[in-house]
Amino acid sequence: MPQITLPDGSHRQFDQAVSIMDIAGDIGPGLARATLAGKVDGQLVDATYLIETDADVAIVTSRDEEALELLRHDAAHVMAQAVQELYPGTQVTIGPAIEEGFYYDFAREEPFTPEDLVEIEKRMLEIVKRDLPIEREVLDRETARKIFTDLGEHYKVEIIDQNIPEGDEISIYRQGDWFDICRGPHLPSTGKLGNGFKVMKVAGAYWRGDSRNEMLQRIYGTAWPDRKQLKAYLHRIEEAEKRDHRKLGRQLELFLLHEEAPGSVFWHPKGWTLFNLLINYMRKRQDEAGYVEVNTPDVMDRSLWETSGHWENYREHMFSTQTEDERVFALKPMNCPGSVLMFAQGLKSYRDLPLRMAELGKVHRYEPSGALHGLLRVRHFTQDDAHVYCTEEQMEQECIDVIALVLDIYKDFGFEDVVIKFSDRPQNRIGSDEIWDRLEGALINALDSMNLDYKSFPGEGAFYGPKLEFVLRDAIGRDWQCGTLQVDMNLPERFDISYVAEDGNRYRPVMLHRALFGSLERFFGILLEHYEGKFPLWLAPVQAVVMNITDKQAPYVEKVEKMLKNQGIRAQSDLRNEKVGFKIREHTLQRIPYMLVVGDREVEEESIAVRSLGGEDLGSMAVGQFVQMVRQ
RNA sequence: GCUCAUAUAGCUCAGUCGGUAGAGCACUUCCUUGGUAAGGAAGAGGUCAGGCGUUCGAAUCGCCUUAUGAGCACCA
Repeated sequence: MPQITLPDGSHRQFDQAVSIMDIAGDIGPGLARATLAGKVDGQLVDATYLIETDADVAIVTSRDEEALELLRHDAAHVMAQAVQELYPGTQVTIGPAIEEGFYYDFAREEPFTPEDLVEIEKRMLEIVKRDLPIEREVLDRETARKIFTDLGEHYKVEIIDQNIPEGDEISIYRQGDWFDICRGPHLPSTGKLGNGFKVMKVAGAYWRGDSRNEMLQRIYGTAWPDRKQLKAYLHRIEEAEKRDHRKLGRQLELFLLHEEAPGSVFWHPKGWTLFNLLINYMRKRQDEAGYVEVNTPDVMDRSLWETSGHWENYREHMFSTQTEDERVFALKPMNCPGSVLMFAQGLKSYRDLPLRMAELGKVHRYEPSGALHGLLRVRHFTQDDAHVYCTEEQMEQECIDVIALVLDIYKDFGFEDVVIKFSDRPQNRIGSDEIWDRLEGALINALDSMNLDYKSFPGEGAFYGPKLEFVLRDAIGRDWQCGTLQVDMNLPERFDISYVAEDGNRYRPVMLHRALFGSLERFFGILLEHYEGKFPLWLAPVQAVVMNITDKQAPYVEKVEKMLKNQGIRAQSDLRNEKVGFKIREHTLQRIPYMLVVGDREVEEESIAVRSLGGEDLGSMAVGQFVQMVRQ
């Protein structure tokens, strides 16, 4: 005789086992119609789920967060059914709900074409219209194996054999003639999916996410509770694409990407101005934080990379070069070995520690061609790198300082919530487990003492040490690692560096690798999308454009431009034979923060008429007054 | 690197059935001297990514290479 407790604390007594749907019906027929699933003691279940003992129950309707995930999972099933109806012989594999949608991976010889996707979507709508009840069935392992073997669904058989632990029940969900192995839960019927979905694109994906396996065809879709929300989502994507840094980079004449140098950046004057502003900013912050700056060679002998372990562990990503005399050099993929050589020169005392050595080094990595992506993934990039040499006792505090610094710096650019990832020892690594224990502990302790949340990524650390990564998100929701902090006792050992302690003995220092922007190229790209090209005044490559109305004012405009430049303002003049409206439009599209218009009146009054990028008329003012305003 | 797609003027893009290349913007020149998001006219601009093939004939069809895009794998 189950007693049901609802979320508002009220109780309902039933004299026999009841389903979620029964309970909803008991509360009201409207609710019953809206019921999609339920939650029993916090566990998401089907609407038909039978409750036999006392439980806390919540009815899930389309208003609940959880419903969206069910909806998307259903959409994946409906899509798989559509595909198998349209293209017999296609095998199904897995099809989960994901952020903003769903996908399903199929095994089929022939590739799906864009036209196929249209057909699939049509068939899905038809299946929704059929409003097939979605029913759960439990099978024993042998029956399940036989059914899927007979159907020729070899991937499903593999899932039964390898993914479902012996003893677990195997459930299938049936909608009409079609069914799939699935843990569930699902919506009551295909009709509940509605029409707020869209088949988006097809792409390859490896079976089990392993590049050694065969490639399947993954069809992505998006699904929402209704048509309106679908449209809103599609609109959001369109808007995000307008912010694409590759597009803005061309429009705003910031940089050039060229076929002759894949994965490499040509910086136009405006882009390079901004790039250098970022460097200036970083130099100032580092100087205040007690860093010194050095510079190391780009090309170094192979033996150095053998000592560091890169030759063995990182070779496939390295550009190497052979000279006439057959000596092999490598372009540095990282700055650390060069830094260690500098530390190793001369005797270091404990008094020198912590030694924070920064370097704006350009590193070269042969990235897989398919990974290249605008400024966000390139083969040659500038790191705001630093290596902190310290004692083991100092290590944790240094980590804390770095984390505090990086988060503070991101705030200056408006990045308030930053995801921190923690990656520990990878398979391919150097150094003993005992050392790795201490290094991983230091990072975790630093985070804990700062009360910072982080996500763990087991086995994803660098080959020489565990790392923290600071992740920012781009315009269309892709995450990009920017800053990083790695602790390392291995390179110091490989290069046998030491310092002299108070007791006169030599000890090995710990080394921290850290980058705050990470890659300046990537950070640039993310900023470009983040600000949609409307950089804050202090970063804008051109801060003000002075423009004349007729040729008569040209000499005065040039004078104003000169005055502004003398005051350290990045100003340009536009003396072209165009109407002022045309010039305003053009410089607005170029995201110039201030447009300064000069006509006869301004020449007369020795002033400028100031217009902001937002279209606001700030009135006429003297040049000095404008400079004052800009400086605030 | 893998799968699929794409590559035409500086940019954004048309180009039908295989018959020898087009628009808008930008650019140059001229006219216009106009007060806050596009004034007008004329002109120039192309090895249709590169290569090989099919064909009387290829931007168009096929194959290869390169680059780019989406995703996967890899990674700052």
